[in-house]
Amino acid sequence: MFSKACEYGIKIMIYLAKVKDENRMVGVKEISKAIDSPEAFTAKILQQLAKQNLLLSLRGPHGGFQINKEDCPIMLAKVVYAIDGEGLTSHCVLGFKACSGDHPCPVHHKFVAIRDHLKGMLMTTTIEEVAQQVDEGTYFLA
Amino acid sequence: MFSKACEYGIKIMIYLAKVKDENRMVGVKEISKAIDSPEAFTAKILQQLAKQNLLLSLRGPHGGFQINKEDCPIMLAKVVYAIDGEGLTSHCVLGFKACSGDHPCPVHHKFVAIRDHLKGMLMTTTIEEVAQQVDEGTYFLA
DNA sequence: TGTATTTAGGACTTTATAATCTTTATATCT
DNA sequence: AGATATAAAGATTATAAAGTCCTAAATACA
Repeated sequence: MFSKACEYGIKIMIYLAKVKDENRMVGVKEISKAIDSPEAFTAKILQQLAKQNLLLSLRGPHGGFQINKEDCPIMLAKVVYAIDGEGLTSHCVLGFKACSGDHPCPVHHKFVAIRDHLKGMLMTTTIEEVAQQVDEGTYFLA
Repeated sequence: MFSKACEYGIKIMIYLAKVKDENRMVGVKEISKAIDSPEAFTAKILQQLAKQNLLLSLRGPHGGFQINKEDCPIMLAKVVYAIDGEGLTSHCVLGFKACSGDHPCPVHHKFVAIRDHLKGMLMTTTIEEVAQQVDEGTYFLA
């Protein structure tokens, strides 16, 4: 469903939301340990998220990343789109460029409902909400 | 959502269901033209579908492929699983092997409903039903 | 029985994704 | 200013997916 990069991206955001109140910059090492991901690859994804303003970054000692609070609450959709693009919720599942409600591929109408369901969930679920549940201990992140 | 191979696989099955009543073996060339797919790659996917008994195949002159009628009706799920496996409807979206209802990842419960929705649709939609609509002209296949 | 036709299967190539490594820029602290 | 810590950026490598090509096997038909 999601690319590996996107899976890590979601975990990154959840972890950073979880420690948001500590008001500090969080380093790549800490993040990749917390979510059990390859460090260098994680750094790349962090760059992407920072470039798209989902995260703030700072170099040098005590540098690192943190959630961009001006953007909060951050919807799950924003994270997914930042890394995988909007293809999953907008492109034809059979890959037709010309597929639409007016000019549908054979499975178009079968998938519209599912896509809308998915899209709706991604656009109404916040990273903060999910992170809070991790904090409460009922959900795990690694 | 689906691999390219799976996209072609679904199209293949729909096309073969569409011409099922003609009771003939259909060649790779005809199929790849009908669904606008690369011929050699299409041949590979046809092999896979035949090996899994969704299709019958015959070599030599007048050879080709046809829907295995003993297996009808064929659910969409069967085609998807034959090519992409059951990962999409069974694996954790964040890639956790240990994720389950009892031991959930942070987005587990958010995705269960969508996965069940998708799974339900795949398991109740038949290739024949979809193919018939193409026959009626309201849906396109290439 | 020989030849043409067509799928089967394996080797190969290309492209995209996943992941790493190296160098550079920037910030902090002494 | 100098040393150190850290992210940014680009180059590189590894692995998987997508796609091609070639040879072998099977079938039909003359």
